[in-house]
Amino acid sequence: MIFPCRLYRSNSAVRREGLQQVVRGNKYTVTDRLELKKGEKPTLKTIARLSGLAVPTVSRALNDAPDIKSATKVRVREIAEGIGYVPNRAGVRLRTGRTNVISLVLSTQHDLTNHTGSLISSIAGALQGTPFHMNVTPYFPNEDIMKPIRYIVETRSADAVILNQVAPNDERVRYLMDKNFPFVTHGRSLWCDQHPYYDFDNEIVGDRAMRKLADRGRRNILLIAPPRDQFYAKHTIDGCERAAKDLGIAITTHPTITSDFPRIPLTDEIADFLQKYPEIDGIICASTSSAMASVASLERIGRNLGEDIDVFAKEAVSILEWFRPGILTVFEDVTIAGDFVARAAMQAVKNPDAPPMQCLEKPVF
Amino acid sequence: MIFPCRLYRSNSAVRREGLQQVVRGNKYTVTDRLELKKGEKPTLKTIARLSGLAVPTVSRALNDAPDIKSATKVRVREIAEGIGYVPNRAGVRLRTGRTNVISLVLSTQHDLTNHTGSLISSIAGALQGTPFHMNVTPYFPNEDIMKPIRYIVETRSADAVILNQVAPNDERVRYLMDKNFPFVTHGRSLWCDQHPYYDFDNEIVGDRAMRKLADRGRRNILLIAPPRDQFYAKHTIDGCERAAKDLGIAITTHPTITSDFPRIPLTDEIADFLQKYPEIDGIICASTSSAMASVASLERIGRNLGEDIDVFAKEAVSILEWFRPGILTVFEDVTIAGDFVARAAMQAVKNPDAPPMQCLEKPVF
DNA sequence: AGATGTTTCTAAATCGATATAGATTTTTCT
DNA sequence: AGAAAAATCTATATCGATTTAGAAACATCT
Repeated sequence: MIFPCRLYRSNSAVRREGLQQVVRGNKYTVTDRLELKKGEKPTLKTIARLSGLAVPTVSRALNDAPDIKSATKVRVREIAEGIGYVPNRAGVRLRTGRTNVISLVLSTQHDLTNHTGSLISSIAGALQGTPFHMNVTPYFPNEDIMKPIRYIVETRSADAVILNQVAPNDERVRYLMDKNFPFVTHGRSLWCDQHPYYDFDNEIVGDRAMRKLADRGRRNILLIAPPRDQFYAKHTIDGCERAAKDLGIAITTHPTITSDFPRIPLTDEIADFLQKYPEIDGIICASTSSAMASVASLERIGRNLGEDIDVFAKEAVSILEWFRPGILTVFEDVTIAGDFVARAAMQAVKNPDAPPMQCLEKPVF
Repeated sequence: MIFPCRLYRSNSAVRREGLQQVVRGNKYTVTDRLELKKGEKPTLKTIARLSGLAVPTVSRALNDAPDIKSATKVRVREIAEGIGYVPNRAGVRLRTGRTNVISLVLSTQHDLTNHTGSLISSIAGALQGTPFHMNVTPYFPNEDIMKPIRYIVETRSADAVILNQVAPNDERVRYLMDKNFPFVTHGRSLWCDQHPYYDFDNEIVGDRAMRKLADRGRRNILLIAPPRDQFYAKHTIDGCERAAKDLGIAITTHPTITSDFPRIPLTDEIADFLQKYPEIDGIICASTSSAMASVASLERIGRNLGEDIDVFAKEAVSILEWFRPGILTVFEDVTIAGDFVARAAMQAVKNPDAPPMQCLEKPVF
């Protein structure tokens, strides 16, 4: 049946007869309604055809809009369920600007242990069953730290970002707050009271490390601290120094190397330091690899772990107890962090006015 | 100026006068052309306005279509460059179905060392400067291995997937080949001659491990093999057994444990095995953690590494040399794998008819 | 019955890109 | 010069969703 333009019948009228109307040029063709769909993926249009409703009605029904009869909502949802409808992400994104993507912006430090992997897995786990996907945007040591952030914000390629290795006065944090773009940090910034974050309380780590060493009679401690540009370096150092004052023992932060250095310089420098200052009887390490290097260097110069010197380390993967018996450790569970930052990111997207989710995790000894 | 429908002037005519025409209802409004853009993000429309060309012309110019004058292409590209145009991914995706996303489907094995992190970084590195983004879709031990794959294919949420931990008769590979969906495997399948893959030649690893141990006078070797469902387990075992026959020495694959087991059962079982079969004088380990467990177990039962027994291991992160001196190792550089699979995935997307990129990497001793 | 108000739905426009078909312009040929 | 062919560009429809404004259906009141 072909009707010229004038004979156009309202869609609702046509549909009531169980038919379907198609516009082609200025002609309206009324065809039989297809009760079943072919082997192609269902869209709102499919549901509209099957239900006899208009596409926007279907959309609003699925989004639980207040102006749709609840009987209609039920019917639409049943059809959607029945044919396995999944919203097209490109369509939603184009129209609304929402990407349903959370982007994890990571430095590509070639770390020894798999805590990056754990972080990624746990974030993905938290995102399971939600409409959110996870995108990983690594940045490389030689490139501008702002580049990936600016890219994401300017192209709106994610709804929120998750950052790690946060500096106190972090340029990325400033930028994101300024742009009012949702984000979560793994680690605190100077303005962390105003944004979502998860952090492990490294001040307590430092404090308790000192006390453990003091309990074992150690009086002159060397700290292999995290890189100074990251805020948790300050937290760790503060914790150690406060405890040192409290306990009346000595603490020295190694002046040149940090816990993220590669194996060779770490081992060499620590060995040198121990030989120059033989009174050192305890080492606190902010990472697994610096702990291994510490042990290697004291073995090199003939000191005895657990006897004339102790090593304390924070680790995110339990490996040091395999390495040598007697290393003192505290475990930082990165999967908790991943789960938290993922949920905080979703919260920041869905509910931007709610107070930001924040967690300062107490280490368990 | 407002013109009724009849007085509509062709866009080219209007533009030639340096004006711009807007359709509103059935009225056409001709306004002054904006020479400069405001503070919002540029689209093809912006370039069209600034250049006086039609939107499709701009699109085709940027895509280097053959029917656009090269002078026009230059002009359009200059404007695009000048205003910092970046194509809207949702627009492209909706229209073309191309997502410019490559999805890495990973198992969330809680691995000790950071080779997953290295893989992710190196893939990201290879994707830098291309239009492709990387998406990570982990799957969990308790869930259907096909679920993420089916999701990606059915919703077309990526242009290609990268798989690891490939089984000989891998269901995912079968499905993807059947659907003709671009993919790359890290590891071989039974049909790997027909699809892109990267694999480390574990047959050679097994062979050379045996020879190294034989060189050191070892005659009874225990193999802690990878999990049997993965193809590289067979390659490793084959390599060892072939060399064993060749060299006239004995090889036993541990019957119950595999190289991915957790620390405790690994250590216990290996210690038991060594006590039951004291003639064992060499162990080949397919992973870092099984090598550590092997060392721990022989220390527990009083055997001496490097003296009455040797341990050979494959590792993706150099850590065993820190662990104990004397462990024999071969290094598998995961970053090469990541770079290769990323390029192979892009190739599979952009040039589906070209022969698949394949690499069987020879280990370096 | 007619006016008024509510509830529920629909039409049309839109987001940004591209494919298709068709319209100009320019070049070539007779 | 005029016709035919080639080169270059434009108009329109489209992908799948949502927003807006307005229409239809139904209920309530006088």
